[in-house]
Amino acid sequence: MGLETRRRILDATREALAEDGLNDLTLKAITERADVGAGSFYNLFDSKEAAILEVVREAIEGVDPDPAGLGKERVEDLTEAFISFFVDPRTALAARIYLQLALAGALTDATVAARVERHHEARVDRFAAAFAREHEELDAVGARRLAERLLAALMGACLTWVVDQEFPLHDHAMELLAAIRPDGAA
Amino acid sequence: MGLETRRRILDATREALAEDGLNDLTLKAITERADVGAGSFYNLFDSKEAAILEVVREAIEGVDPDPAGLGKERVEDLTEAFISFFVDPRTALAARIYLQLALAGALTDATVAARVERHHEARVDRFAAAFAREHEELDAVGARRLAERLLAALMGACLTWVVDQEFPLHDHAMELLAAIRPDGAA
DNA sequence: TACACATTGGAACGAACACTCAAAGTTCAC
DNA sequence: GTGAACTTTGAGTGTTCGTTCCAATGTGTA
Repeated sequence: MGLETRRRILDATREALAEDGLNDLTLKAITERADVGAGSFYNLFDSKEAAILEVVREAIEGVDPDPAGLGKERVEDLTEAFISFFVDPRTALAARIYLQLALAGALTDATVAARVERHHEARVDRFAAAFAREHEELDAVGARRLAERLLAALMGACLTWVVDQEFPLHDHAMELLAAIRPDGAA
Repeated sequence: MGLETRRRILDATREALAEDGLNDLTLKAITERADVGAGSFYNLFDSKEAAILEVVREAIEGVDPDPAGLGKERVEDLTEAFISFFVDPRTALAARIYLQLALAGALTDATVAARVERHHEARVDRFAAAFAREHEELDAVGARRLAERLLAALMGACLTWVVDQEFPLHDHAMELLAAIRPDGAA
């Protein structure tokens, strides 16, 4: 039952991560929660870190607001989706872990770093395409610049919210979007 | 010579922190660099963590772009100063460590958390005052909202830059500022 | 010089923890 | 039913590292 065990371990890792945080997470906490021995763990994962990265990977993977509806999404929808990656309990953890890893410079794992990079690029593309659709006067370069700027700013708003949950994230995000749009202040 | 030793240890901690990062920092790295024994270290500090927090405290303390010129600074100057907190080699480390601690939820140390909070509040006040000065139509509440929005967005831009140093931080920051100003898109 | 006291270095300690391995259990094709 | 392949177990291993202890050394005082 390798697959089921693997699933149990990943779920346990996610839960233990939420409970203990990245730094205090022990293998024991994972294996006890998953009800497996350490050996089983190492039969399925190369290391503790590998399991953590897999959890983050799954969470990032799972964030795709509308995989089928490409080409019809609005910037506003994408903005909502980005915010919810931080706010939604199902992914909030991964968002935080991802930020921690990135800040610690721990994204030395080439495959994960590449995946994160790829995701980020895809996100910028998607925002840029939506901007271009909504503002005919924008050329491709201009739309990309706007997308990058908005994403960076959104990231900051989310980070601010992570640290201080009284920060009115949604309002600020929407007004940020309004300010950054070419037609600017309404 | 407790004072001098203390100074050497704090400097060593800062340097070792820059070299090894928060997670891989060992006491050995600190004491060897400071050229003291472990006993001396524990004679002056309660724990490794205490020394780290003291380093962060000092760095945050040292960031005050223009303490004397209150009331004359422009939003643009403040924006530059904020960016340089992340970019300037003397403070970049503390910026990163602070973010890591905040994300890890490790700001449980009440005095450091309070200090960080206080600094943040002061920063918002200062940005808000500058906004109010430059835009007469803004009331106090509106100026504060703008200040909060700009700071959160700047934080994100800086974070993006920390992770990917090819990000044109300065340009984006300035255009963010332009976009967020009440008179909006020029 | 003599005595009290503070500071120092670094060996030793002990706890934490990721990871290994040999043996026991399980599955399943034939 | 048999055996080969796979899975699981958990005590054991080796290492790392923060912290403590204390003998030796330095400093101030009378």
